[in-house]
Amino acid sequence: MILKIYNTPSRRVEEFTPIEPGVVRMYGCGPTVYTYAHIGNLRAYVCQDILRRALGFFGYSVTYVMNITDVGHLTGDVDTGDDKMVVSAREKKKTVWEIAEHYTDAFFVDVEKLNIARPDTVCKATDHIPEMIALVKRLEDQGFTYVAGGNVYFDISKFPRYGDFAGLKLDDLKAGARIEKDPNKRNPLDFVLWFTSSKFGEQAMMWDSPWGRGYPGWHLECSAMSMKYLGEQFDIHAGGIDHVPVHHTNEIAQSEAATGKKWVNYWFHNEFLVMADGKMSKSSGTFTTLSALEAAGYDPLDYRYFLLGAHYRTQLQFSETALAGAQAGRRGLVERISGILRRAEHAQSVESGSDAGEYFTAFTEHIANDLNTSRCLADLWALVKDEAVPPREALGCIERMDSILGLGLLEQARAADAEDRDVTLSSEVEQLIRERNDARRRRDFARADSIRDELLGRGIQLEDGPEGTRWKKSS
RNA sequence: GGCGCCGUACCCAAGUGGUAAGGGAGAGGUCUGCAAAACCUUUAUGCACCGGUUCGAAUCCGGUCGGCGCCUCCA
Repeated sequence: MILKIYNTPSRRVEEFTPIEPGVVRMYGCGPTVYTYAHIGNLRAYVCQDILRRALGFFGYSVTYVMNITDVGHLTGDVDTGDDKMVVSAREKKKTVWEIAEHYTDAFFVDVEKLNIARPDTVCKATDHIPEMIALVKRLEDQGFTYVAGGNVYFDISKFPRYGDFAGLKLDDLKAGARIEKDPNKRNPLDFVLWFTSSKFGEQAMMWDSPWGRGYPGWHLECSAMSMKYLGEQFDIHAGGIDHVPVHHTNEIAQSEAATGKKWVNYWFHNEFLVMADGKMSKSSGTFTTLSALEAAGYDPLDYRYFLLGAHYRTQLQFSETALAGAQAGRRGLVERISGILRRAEHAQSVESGSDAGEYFTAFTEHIANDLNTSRCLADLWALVKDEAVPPREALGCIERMDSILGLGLLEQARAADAEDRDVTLSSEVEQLIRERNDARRRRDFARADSIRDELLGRGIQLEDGPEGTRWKKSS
């Protein structure tokens, strides 16, 4: 089966074919580390993770590179805004470098909690200034740049394909409609490759360059670093949908102008997570973090499950009730898998019944169809609900499905069992359960209920079933 | 002003021509001393609205209304 993914420039779902057979080189736009990532940002990395896992599932050897934007850029809506990193550092009374490190670490804590497989290479913009300068030099040598007001600009008039990728109609764009025009630009869509004259006063991070002491334009890092680690042509470039008209358009212009070659074959863009009143925004300061979700009693994987319920190219409505629904759903799934685990232990050596094949085939078709994770989840549910499938076979199938979903299903299910077997707690709880069941036999329900209540107060929940009483930690 | 996306049950959401996946919540039931858990059943003759094409439309076309995103750093 061939994996098909939506490719932004063609606006179609296309069969995926890598440049080099069996090998995929993929780059993802990472976070800007001046504050914590919010759950909307995190959606992008979960989507990229699903893509990466799906590629692995289809047998490709994947090299995945992600950048960390640790050079400061504009804070906000107006040209007079300060540098984000500088403002953050001032507020926290730390250096910009400390700020970057702190939020980078925080980002990867979230990444880990969400079961996002860590990229093969994580590269920081500030570690690649020489590569960026070299790229600007290369563009300058070929006449794609001009210097004005101390800054080096990319001249889009020298790159006729500019905007094709995003379907931009250059004449219709109202550049400057929302921000003040930069009087140095020949064309409003020209963009800065290298700043020496900062629009804002204090700029903490500066480097020497052939054009003077300054710092790189934002788009530069992705071109320079992706080409360093993946070559001048590679397979997939991923990022948020907001990047299409500006960031990725500019990256393509400067990369393809420099090399004279097609840069990237497939562009993968995820839609936004939106709140009732619109998207979350880092710069507006009103956003929800993964930690906040945890503080509210959610497992980060509840959020991952929530994301998987929707297609990556549709806006997803976030709300507390929707997340609570995902939490209940994920727990139910883990619960059922625990049950399958128990049945597998007690199963006869010869297993018969229906097989998991049809579910697995459906799952494979759905993931191959532009990563339809919502359908995949439905296939998984159908499998775990079908008791005719021999438990061991079901478990094998669940494991393979979860290699893409990344919900840690088997681990969670086993952990739930392990909790049941927590020895220090266990002997005491088992004793109380025996007492309670004795009381129930004597029809001393007051005593039985008081034991149940006492255990519940200690976070132990009893479940009376046909095979006796089980217990688990309540959550 | 331009570009793009979307509007499916109480909530999240899949489905892009053949008669509405899945999860959550709710309801009823089985079980239970009672609960809880589990399990079973159930919940849109209809997919914002109005026209049109078609044997057939949530799906295609036109229009209306509503929401969101982008054009500014942004996932």
